[in-house]
Amino acid sequence: MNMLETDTRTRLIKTAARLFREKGFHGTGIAEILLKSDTPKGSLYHHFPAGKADLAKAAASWASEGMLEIIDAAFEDASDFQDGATTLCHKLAKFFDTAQEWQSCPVSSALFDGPGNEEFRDFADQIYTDWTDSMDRHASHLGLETDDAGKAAETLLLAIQGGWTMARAKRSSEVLRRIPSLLYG
Amino acid sequence: MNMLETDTRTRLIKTAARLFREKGFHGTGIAEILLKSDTPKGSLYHHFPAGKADLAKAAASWASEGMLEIIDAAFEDASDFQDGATTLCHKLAKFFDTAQEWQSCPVSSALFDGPGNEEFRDFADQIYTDWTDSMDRHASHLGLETDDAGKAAETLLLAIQGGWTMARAKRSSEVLRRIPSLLYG
Amino acid sequence: MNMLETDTRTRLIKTAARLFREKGFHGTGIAEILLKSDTPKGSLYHHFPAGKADLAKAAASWASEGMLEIIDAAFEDASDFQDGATTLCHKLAKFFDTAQEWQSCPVSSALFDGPGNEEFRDFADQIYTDWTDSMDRHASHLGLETDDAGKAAETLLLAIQGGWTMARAKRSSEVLRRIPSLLYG
Amino acid sequence: MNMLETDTRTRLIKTAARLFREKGFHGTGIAEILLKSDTPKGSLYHHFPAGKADLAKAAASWASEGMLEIIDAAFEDASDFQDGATTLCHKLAKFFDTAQEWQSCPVSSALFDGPGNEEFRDFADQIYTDWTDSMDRHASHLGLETDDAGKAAETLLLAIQGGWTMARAKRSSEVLRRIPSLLYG
DNA sequence: AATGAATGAGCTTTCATTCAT
DNA sequence: AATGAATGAAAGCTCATTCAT
Repeated sequence: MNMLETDTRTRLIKTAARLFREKGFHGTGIAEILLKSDTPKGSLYHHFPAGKADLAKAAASWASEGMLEIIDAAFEDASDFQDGATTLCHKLAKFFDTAQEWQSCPVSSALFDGPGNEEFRDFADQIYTDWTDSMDRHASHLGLETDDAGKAAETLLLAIQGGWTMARAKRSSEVLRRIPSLLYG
Repeated sequence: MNMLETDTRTRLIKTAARLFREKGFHGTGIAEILLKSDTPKGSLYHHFPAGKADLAKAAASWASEGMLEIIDAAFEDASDFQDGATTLCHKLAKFFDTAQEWQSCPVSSALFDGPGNEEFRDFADQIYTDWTDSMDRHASHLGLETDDAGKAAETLLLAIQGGWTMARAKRSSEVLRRIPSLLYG
Repeated sequence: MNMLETDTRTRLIKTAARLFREKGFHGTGIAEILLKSDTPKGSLYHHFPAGKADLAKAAASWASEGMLEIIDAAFEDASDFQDGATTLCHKLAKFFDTAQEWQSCPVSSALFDGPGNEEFRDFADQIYTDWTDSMDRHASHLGLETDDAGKAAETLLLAIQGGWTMARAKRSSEVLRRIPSLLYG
Repeated sequence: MNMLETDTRTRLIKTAARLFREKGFHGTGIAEILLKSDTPKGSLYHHFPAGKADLAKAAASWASEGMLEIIDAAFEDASDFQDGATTLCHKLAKFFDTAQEWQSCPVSSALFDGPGNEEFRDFADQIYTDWTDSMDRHASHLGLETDDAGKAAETLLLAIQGGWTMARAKRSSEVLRRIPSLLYG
């Protein structure tokens, strides 16, 4: 894999991830992805032979890696789970405030396309499980019992997902920042 | 307003609401709405001059009225807020299990269109505020202090929204049923 | 024919004539004519059973009567044909400068629809003949010989038609005002 | 630029120019242009990204080049301006008599769209200026003084434009043939 | 006479993808 | 590996007209 290919591929993924977050899978056209990533029309199918579906999964995977890094960074120096969760929510809020970034869940926006697409749902499910597992591990490391750790992780992800939805409607990251006080206050 | 008009209009709204919930605003084509509601092509623009956007708002409004009724029904005979919230989550889970019904938030699926559509966001925001206000009122009636009532309502809605997203990925209503134990357990 | 009917009919004709002048027969939709004349949707076919085609012919006829009056007024007090022609061109230029009025030939804009519509062409031809005949009569009254009168009338109409086309492109009535100096200077 | 591209593009332009001349911009549907040029539906927007408007401008430009050639051919061997003008009018009349060719001004029929489209008007204005300049140059070469040359060119174009309009109504090229005798007789 | 709901053919344009080079 | 031309199905919407009241 040479450097140029990597660049093109990465540019496509990042651009697609951003646009899916903004307008969803069906709301984003391939033409716009190509335009905004400055990629020639015929190149996409070299890197993603199955086309838009492949690209959506790659974009969700790439975004998921970023999310896992953010989770790790948030909990790394945390004194306890609630402290780490608070940091995480504020980090996500900050991303939300950055223009056109993280304004909705990068996974569901790329993968929730039709009711019948089981492959997409499974892919998203696996990613959400990865996120929950990561937060679960951090919870354990920070001293929670196994059962409590699982519950804490699931509750936090639930709130973050709800927060993305509500923040989108209000066009404000406030609700994301309020999550810790709602859950732990 | 004669009976026929109501029928056509209502048929369009209900069909659109269902399809938007299943596949989102952009994932749902007008042709499919017309086909599944057995409405001729030209009729839509008589009842909804601004087309798909008008229809989406009407669908979200109609769904919102249904949600408000479900909320009222859940809290009506509740002994306390947590009891009502538990009933509400189970009702929503049951709707989820019903084929093709309530498989995602009927408001966000219809109204989260593109990033620039402020009108849609405001419309959704107002509906979410109505839901929160309703749950807030029930919380107050059931004995919570003003501040606690507001927080309880906001937390519940956040979890429900997150629950819809997660349930969609897992194609299972389990997460909705688990909300009470996560929040109050 | 009661007063209301006359009003509706006249309103439709005047509005249609204006819109056809601006955007042509095919460029003007019935919906817009009804909207801008504040006429209910179902009324048009009472007054013009054959619909848009009937309305276009009525609009052209009505405009033609106006044109014949303008021609008469221009030549009434003229000292000779060139004097009358000069007045006519300036009158038409003034109409052009009036917002949204006479910015193209009201006959051709309403009646030149497709290549196959012989009825429209004949109708327009008759109107143009009426205009030429009128100018021909004025030329004779003002002292021109029969042959010269006919030529003068035809030349003037040719220049006015060309002037409407050129004035439209330039969005300026200047070319209409320049006709007398071009033809007689 | 390969041969096929040129062919498709050129075929579209020529077909569009012909149809616009016959039925105007709004009277001509894209479907008909594609059908009569034997072009698949999706190809048009590859060559003309802005669609019908782009195609109309290309058609007007192409027709203008043809008109400039006709003008040059008419004046090339002319003994004086009136001689060249006479040849030109007869050439245009002959085109008119050819089935479905030059039956109206190819520029105004393609570009006189709606009242608000300033871009189209400017485009047409520029083309008409090119024509006038060309005839002006020929007039100068054939011995007319600067002022007279400009007037002669403008008058001739005015008459030709009027002639196209009148010939269309009468479905006869006679009026075009009569222009020289009207202007110079 | 007057109304507005109903109608489906038609409009221009965008879609994701394939293919020849 | 990379390109952009080609493709036709489908998109959302407007059209002129008819009809029942």
